[in-house]
Amino acid sequence: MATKAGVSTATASRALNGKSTVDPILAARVLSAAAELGYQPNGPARNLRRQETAVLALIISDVENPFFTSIARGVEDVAQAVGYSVVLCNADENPDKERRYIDVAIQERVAGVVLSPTGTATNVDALTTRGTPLVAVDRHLPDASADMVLVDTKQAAKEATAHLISQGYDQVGCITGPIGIPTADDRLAGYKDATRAAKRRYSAKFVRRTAYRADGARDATIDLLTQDERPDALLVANSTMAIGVLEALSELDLRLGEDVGVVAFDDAPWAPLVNPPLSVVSQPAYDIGKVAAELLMARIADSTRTFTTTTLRANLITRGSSTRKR
Amino acid sequence: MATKAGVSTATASRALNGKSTVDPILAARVLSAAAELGYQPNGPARNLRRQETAVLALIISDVENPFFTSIARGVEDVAQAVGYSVVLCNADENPDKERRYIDVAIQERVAGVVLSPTGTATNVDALTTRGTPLVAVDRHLPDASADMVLVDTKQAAKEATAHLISQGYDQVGCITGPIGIPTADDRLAGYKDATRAAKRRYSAKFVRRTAYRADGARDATIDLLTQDERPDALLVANSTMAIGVLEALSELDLRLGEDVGVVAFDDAPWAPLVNPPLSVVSQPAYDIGKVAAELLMARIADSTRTFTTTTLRANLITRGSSTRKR
DNA sequence: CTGAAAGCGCTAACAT
DNA sequence: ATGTTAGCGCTTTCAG
Repeated sequence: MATKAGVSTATASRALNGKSTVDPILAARVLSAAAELGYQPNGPARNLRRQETAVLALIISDVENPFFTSIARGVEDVAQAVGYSVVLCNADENPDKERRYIDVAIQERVAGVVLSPTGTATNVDALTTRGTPLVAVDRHLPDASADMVLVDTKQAAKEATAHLISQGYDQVGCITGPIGIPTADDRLAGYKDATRAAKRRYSAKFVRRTAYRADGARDATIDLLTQDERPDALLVANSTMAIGVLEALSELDLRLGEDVGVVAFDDAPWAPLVNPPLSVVSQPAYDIGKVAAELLMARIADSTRTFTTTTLRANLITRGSSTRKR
Repeated sequence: MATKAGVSTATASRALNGKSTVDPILAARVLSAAAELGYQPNGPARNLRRQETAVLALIISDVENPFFTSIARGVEDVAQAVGYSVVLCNADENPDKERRYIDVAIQERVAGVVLSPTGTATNVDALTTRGTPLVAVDRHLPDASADMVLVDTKQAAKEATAHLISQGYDQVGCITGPIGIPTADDRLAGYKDATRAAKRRYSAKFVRRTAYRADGARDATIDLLTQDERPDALLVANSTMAIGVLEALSELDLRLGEDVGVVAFDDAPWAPLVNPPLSVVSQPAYDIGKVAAELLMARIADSTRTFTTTTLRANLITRGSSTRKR
């Protein structure tokens, strides 16, 4: 291609990269030759030479969860704006896959990674020892040598629970994720706080922990609601689980809102459509992604920044599922 | 690292890649040295040298649509099984972004790409001229020098429409995607076929075309149902649109199933939860991804294969939203 | 402003 | 079986 334009590879490279130190005439010749040949730079070669890439890895714990895909959009929008590409990797709530994708990210020498950790088993040492810029989202990292973007999910759980109690439900229960996943633990803690603050009885009988999946939540709900002493309201830790909870209610012939009040985390697009509409704790997913990407870009530019933790607020949206008609 | 193990880089390389021609003792020494130093191979260098990568690009037109994320899982599962990584790129129904990601895929010299084209503007010449293995999913490519995995969506639309008619709805309408997107066109065509086959009147008055988004579908539905002559049933082209349609129905105080029968494409997880449950055309999304990845792997192994088109069947699932109670 | 040449980290001939 | 060496395609000194 350089030969076609009659210049050296060095000049061609400079022209292609828009360096100002090139004769405009030569530059034009290079550009047209490149276009004509459908030239596409060899990324691996460039990255090898430059020792850096303009791609970000975004490793999320579940592609099928709208909460995480909204984060993805936030990350993408800011990355695109500054000329970075982002590749999504789906860890699928599976520490092994997560591990593998972290390795891939390192091996491909990505410029930085945004990670929503699958849980306690997450090990980011490989990233930190190499100094790969990292931002954790949604779930905090235990050892914490990274920027983090979180949501005040414990507080939100507390408010949601208090709301249910104030609506006249006598015994609120809680369906949350596995032990060790910070969001699952925090939401339970908030639930517990609110229960005690309202002088209601807290008992493990009213909580169920299961994988962040619809089927698990369905079984847990059936189990919870078929015991002798059963709750008449439920705090549900995410929208995937909410699907299972609603299925269970329908199977048990229990009326949503009336027989069992429900508030679920995450304002899924379908939440207003069920009958009655589902009350939710809306998390600022897009903003989480946006802030995370900004933090990452800042750290790529300056690796000596101190680590920050940004905590965003969630927002309780009350709809029909958490009110009893009188 | 090679020096630490006291061997040449060549031997180290061989050991790391599990070549059999290495003294087991040396190999062990290399491996332990690598582990100790936290050695991670340099991907760009390896890829440059090998002139190939073990990563697949999956460019989908909308990460927030469960249909596409299911495809993603299908692709991932088979890729992982044979040691490939897959990076997801979100074209966001935007031809420019799609274009950019195709360029990225080429520049990074990925082993192959699975693409769900955003529409007619899609140009895969860059891929085909370079001989990058490509499989198109969901929407066929006009010029067709690629394997394709499609769904017989026209036939499915026809069956769904016929079902609505057989349930006693007098005038079925159709909400579909933009002109030029094959799935949108095909679903309309199937609707038209069924309407005519049943000797019902077909009129453009009963169809609305809009972006594959909830808000567009909502507006279109309100528009459609507030005109003088209004349909009493709707075929909806995907689940994102279905959300908008259900919103509109609720705003207009029209009862789902009773006042307006609805069948929508894609069996979203929430479809059974609305009241009455939503009848859907279930597409085998996971299998689409699975077959696409298999095809891609086959083509990577043998680039001389002839191009094939696989058409999978969709499945009508009737629930309450398409039946009138008597 | 341009060209020649070195070298990024790795793997595959080739030689031993 | 192991080491030596060349070279993948690019960018970037360093000379001119």
